[in-house]
Amino acid sequence: MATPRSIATRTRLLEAARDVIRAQGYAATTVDDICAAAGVTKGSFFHHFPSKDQLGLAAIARFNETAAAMFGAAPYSANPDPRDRVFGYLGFRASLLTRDIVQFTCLLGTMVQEIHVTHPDLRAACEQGMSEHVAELTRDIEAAKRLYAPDASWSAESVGYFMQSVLQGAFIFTKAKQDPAVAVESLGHLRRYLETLLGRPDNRKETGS
Amino acid sequence: MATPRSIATRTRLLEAARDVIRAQGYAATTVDDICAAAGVTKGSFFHHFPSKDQLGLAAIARFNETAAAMFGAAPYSANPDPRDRVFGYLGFRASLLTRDIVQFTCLLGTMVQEIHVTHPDLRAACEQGMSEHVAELTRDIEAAKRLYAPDASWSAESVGYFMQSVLQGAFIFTKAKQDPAVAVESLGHLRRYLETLLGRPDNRKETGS
DNA sequence: AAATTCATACCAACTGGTTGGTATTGATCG
DNA sequence: CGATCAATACCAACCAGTTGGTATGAATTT
Repeated sequence: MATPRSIATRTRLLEAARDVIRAQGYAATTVDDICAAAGVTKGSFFHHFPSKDQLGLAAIARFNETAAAMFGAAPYSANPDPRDRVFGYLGFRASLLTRDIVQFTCLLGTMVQEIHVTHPDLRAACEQGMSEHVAELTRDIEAAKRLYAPDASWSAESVGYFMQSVLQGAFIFTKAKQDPAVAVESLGHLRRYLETLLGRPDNRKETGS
Repeated sequence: MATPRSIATRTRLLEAARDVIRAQGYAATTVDDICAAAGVTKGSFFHHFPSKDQLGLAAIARFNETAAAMFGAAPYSANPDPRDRVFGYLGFRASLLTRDIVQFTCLLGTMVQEIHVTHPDLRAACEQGMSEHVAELTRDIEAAKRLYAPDASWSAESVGYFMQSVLQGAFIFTKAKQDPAVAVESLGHLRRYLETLLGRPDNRKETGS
């Protein structure tokens, strides 16, 4: 079941799915598209996955894993101060924006818009993946809050979702304008807001504006 | 060419397109789907629109018009103070979140994700519509800035895009979680950030947190 | 170690059903 | 009547998924 060639083919299919779906969306992506991008025949596709939807599910799972590994391995996440990690996360995401548009975009955010009504299982997988990423982020926000804004009324989790909303919205505008400039500025505003919540990491405090 | 019945059919097709596409996405929506939702036959469809893409274009245009009319008619926009209009806009958008999910969602934001690579003309229409809405908003932000934060370094336009990014991202999470709760909280954070930029409308100033 | 077995991995061709779009005929209205 | 509008029937292209069969390679037997 697990020859090296076999898992390589499977991986190629999952990566092709990730890229093609991020560019075209889920419904517009045909199985043949994915096969062509992966350099694999259709028969082979259905040997590895029982259906297009099951491949979608697997692609979501894989995307979550590689994303988690990527953020976990990023230099910022080794920072001892949780607030530094939160702002480091922002900086890291900003640095990704220099890549090709399709490369830094979120597969789950792209998919969930078109499948949330029609594909309940895919929707649930997207929700779970996104919420898990927010939860990861929330841990740092919570720790930073305890240190730098223990009495604030906002919840760490709502801030985590707010950060992700800004990012997802920024992706939409990047696609619409074919230019990440707006996303960069939005991340700047987000950083400024987080500074009003947690204070500035570089030991100087300022008022909001 | 413009009998009352004819324009009624056309309108029904455009509204059906708006609703079905917001629920299923553009690619997954078939011409038959739209015809069924509009209670119109396929022959009639292609009498009114030469192609599915042309209908998409017309649906985008109509969505922009009705949205502009809706916001223009909302009570907040009659407010004399531009800052009140900005916060009034936020309140109005928050009030919309009590509707059915598909009803308050943005057609352009939904479409642009899946068509930005494959349909340049639709993408351009989405970009133009979204940017026009931001421009409308930016006028109020700019006026408010001149009154309440004349020396601030941020640009009104970047704040306008930031606000829309938060909204678009909030829509994504609402669809993923099938619950607007996260969107409501994100609008709360957005309001708090705008208060740090423009000051509070209700004549009391506070620091950020 | 050669031959046989067997399960996995892969492939090209095909199928039933769907899709965007068309051609033609019938209804409606000024 | 003449022109616009709508309905039915239809088509070629395309889609997800199937079929029947071929490599491959590792174990098992002889």
